[in-house]
Order: sequence, then C-alpha cells, then structure tokens
Amino acid sequence: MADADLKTTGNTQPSQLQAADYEYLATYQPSNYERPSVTVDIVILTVSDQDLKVLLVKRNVPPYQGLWAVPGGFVGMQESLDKAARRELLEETGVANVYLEQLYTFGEPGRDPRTRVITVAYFALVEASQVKTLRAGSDAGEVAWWSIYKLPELAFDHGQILDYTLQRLRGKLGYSNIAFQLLPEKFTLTELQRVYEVILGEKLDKRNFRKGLSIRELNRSSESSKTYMLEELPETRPGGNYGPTKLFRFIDRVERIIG
Amino acid sequence: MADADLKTTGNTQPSQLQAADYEYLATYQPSNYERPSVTVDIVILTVSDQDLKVLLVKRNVPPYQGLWAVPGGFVGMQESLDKAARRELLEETGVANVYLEQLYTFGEPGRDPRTRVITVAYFALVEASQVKTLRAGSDAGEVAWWSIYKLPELAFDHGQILDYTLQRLRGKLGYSNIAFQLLPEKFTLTELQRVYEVILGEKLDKRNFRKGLSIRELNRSSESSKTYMLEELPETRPGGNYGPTKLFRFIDRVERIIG
DNA sequence: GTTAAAAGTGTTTTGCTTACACTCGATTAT
DNA sequence: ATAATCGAGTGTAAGCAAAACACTTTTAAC
Repeated sequence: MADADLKTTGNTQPSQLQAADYEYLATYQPSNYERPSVTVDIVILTVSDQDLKVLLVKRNVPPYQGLWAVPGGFVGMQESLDKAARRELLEETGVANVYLEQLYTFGEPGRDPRTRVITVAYFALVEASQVKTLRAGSDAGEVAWWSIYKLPELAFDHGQILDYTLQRLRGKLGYSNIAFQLLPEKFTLTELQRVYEVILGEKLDKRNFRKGLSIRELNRSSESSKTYMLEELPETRPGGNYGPTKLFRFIDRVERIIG
Repeated sequence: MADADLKTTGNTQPSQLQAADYEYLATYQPSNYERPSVTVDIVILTVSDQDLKVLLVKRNVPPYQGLWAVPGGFVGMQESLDKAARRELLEETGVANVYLEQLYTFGEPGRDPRTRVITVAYFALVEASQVKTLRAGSDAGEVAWWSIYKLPELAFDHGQILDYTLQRLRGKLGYSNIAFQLLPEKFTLTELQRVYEVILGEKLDKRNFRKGLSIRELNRSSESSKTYMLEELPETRPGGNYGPTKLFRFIDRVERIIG
C-alpha cells in the first residue's frame, strides 16, 4: 500500500490560472450547442402530528396540471446549486438557516415532457414551528404538507425523488445527528424518540433508545472532559394529566447549515 | 405515526399525460433563457500494485493546460446522465458493464473559468485486467493511472471530487459488497483483504477479516438454505515459493450494472 | 382517594468485535 | 537432502454493544 495513514487527498481547487489560460479565455466564446435546463427541486421535510411530512405544491399549469409536485425552480447563471436550493426553500416556506443536503441528480431525457430538464434534488429538514407562511410559486396553486407515507399522485419523477429521500434519511439516522434538525431548541426525550420512530417507520424501545444517547446530566457536571451530545436543562415541561418531563438541548448546534 | 410498517412510498413516474398537457405541449417553445453547460466527470478507480489508482488525463488545452483532470464530457441532449457516464467510461478505457454510481453534482459558478459548467460526478470501479487500452479524448494528451494517495496537481475542482469519492467508497465498504467490483471472477482471500486495506488505508487482521465473510465451503454443501456471499472453488492457485492458495468466487454477481 | 396517562429507570442475555501466535506446505539455496 | 524462507491457514478468550423485558412515580381529572 502506498501510504497507510493517509485519510483523504486533501486537494483543493487551484486558484491560479496559467498564462496560456488567459490567452485562451480572451478568445473563448460560449458555444452554440444546445444545452439542457437545470433546476433544483427541494424535498422539504418536517415532523408534526407524529408523522413525517413533505411540502408539496399543486401544479396549476401543464404539464401534470392538477398533480402535486416537490417545489423547485431554475438555477440562476451566477448562482451555486446550494444557493439556488436555499432560495427556493426561502421562497416556499420563509425559512432560512436550516439543514439542507444535496440528494441526487435526476436527468432522464423525457422526465419533463416539455424539454430536457436535469434536476438536482435537495432535501431540507425544518422544524414545524419555524414555518409560518406557505407561499406558492408562480406555476403552483395550493401548498400543503403531506404525510410521506400517504402521498397524492405526483408529477414528473417526484415519487422516485421522495423514495430516494426517505432512503437517505433513514440511512443517515444511524450515524449522524440529523434528527435534531427536526426538533426545536428544547425538547423531551420522548419527542426525540418519536422523530426516530416516524422516520424509521417502527417503534423503538424506550430504555434502549435512551441508553444510546450521551447525556450531560444536571448535577454531576464534574466530568467536563467527555464530549456529550445532549444536555439536560434545569427546566421541565408540565405534562398534561401526568407528571412533568425533563427538557433537553442538543449541545453542538453548529453544522446546521451547508453551502 | 401514520403507518408503522410502510417502508418506502413506492411511487413511480405517471406514464400518462393529461389532455391539457397535450394542448400545452403543442404550443410550447423552449425559452431563450441562458442555460449552464452540463457535463459528467468519471472517477475511474482500480486496485493494482497494492494501491488504489485513479485514471487521469493530462489537459493539452486551456484552461488548466498541463494539469491532470478526471475524464469527462458533455451530456447529450437525448442522453441520460448514466448513459453519458458510461459512454465516457467506454471512450477512455474500453470497458463496459462495470460498476458505476453517481457521486455528487458540483456546480459552483466559477469552477470552470470559461463559462458556467455544472458537472455530475460519477465513480466507476474496474478490474485492472479489464482495461486494455487507455485512449485520450480530444482535449487530453496523456492518460495514466495515479495513486489516489499521491496525486499530481489537478485541474478545476477535481481534487475535491476525488476527496469525495474516497469518502463515499470507504463508507460503502462497510455495508455493501462493492469491493468485489475491483477483483476478477476468481480471487484469493488475501487479495480481497488487500482491496479493503488499500481503500481504508489501514492494515486489517487476517483472522478477523475472514470471520466477517460468509463463505459456502466446498465439502459441507448440505445447508443450502443459508445465503452466502462467497463460494470456495475446487481450484487452487500455486503460490510462488510457498503453498497453494484457495480460490473463491463472489456468488451474487448481479447488480454489477446500473443505468 | 381512586383512576388514568405518560415519564422514568436496570439487569440479564446474546451476539459481535477485537486482540493475539503458531503450524503447514512448497520452493529455493546450500 | 536438509535447512531456510515465505505466505496460507486456523481458534480462543475478553470486552463491549445490542436486545429483550416490567414496574414505580408523578400529576390531573373525576
């Protein structure tokens, strides 16, 4: 083996062009080849009513008029893909600074009957409470949250996009803290467990679930060396007709944002 | 939770357009908005000389003339992304029917100094022995295999693409059979272990490694109910100045191909 | 004060992961 | 022909993580 302890290549984009490059650029004319359109589609997910919900818009123009679709739009010529995705997200839900991740790029010819459209699909995780107003874009009528397990008929290949999203999300639950993106700042452990259950589609054991969490408890704050995921808060939330429940906070609120 | 035992949505693209769609399509004219160029870049990986190698081409035209790059090319208007990737792969290496997977889409404005280029990156895994001839494309000079751990200076954001590839590949080693794509039909267990070691960048324990494999052994072929990953073959390969080594075969050679 | 509803809390068993060292078989050199 | 070399091949014990499993506590409503 070449070098046993190398982990990644660590390369970044060279910032300097060479002399010949400038010469060439001066004479470069964008060619007149036909080009596909490029869009971003955003699968916006939230957890509410003990269910995993996705934001869909009802198309009020052809093609697929009357069917529901994942919101999306064209990528601007000066706009990165991530930026385009954030812009669409903001336009639809009014939220910014939420978790956003590129999912997959769908580019079958014929996926849009009008013309060649390649779409870079993203998914976003938002807290239900953050979303105030749902605004429809120009070619959309209603906007609504649908259970990802009980979807209406979908336009384009958006059913496939949602399948893929659910697969990715389930996969990431196991080795990341992604679930916290779907909860408010303060939450109970039961609420956290519900998020996992709703995404995985199965009930989990309460005691085993809690064993897996690394929690910094209130009293013994001595061992400050360890790295915890959750922090117990001094506050509690009154239960309805039962006892109060402890509140927790996710410690590392960094890395919420990409792009 | 809405429905506990649902696993995925199971949606597929609706095949029928509606009456209004045809009406609309008849009058549809592709708009004159400016569009980005879309390319595919293929990270072609192989294992040889106990190292993980990537195929690079030396650019003989600007920009980044003289630097090395991952092979790639434009996506045809009637061509799916997977097809375009396979075409590029065939053009460079002469191989078909190998493992190919979409990696990520890179679309920062400015990643190509000429014009806006969005590239859908793929990676391919090939056996070293399958690749006969390396053919350079039109804007490339030399073609060569480089150790992914000792790379030359790279054009565009291709260093980032290779970083990402290695990350994905390492991740997939744990929960998939992807390593078999890098080996010939028949191989020894030590050869298999070398593939894992070269990708992970660390030595593995021989006995523990073998414990993790599920092998159908030659003699006790009674328990046919279990599902094995490897099959012991009656043949052996003569060792150099040591004893013969057993040969194995990967049982489920399906799913080699996507797209 | 009895009931209802959800919170909170440990132990045991089982399986997986890790660490670790010698013998076997064939070839090569003396 | 004998010894040295090289990699193949093989098992066990300890530690750790995962899974199964049930009762008590707290508050509000009646």
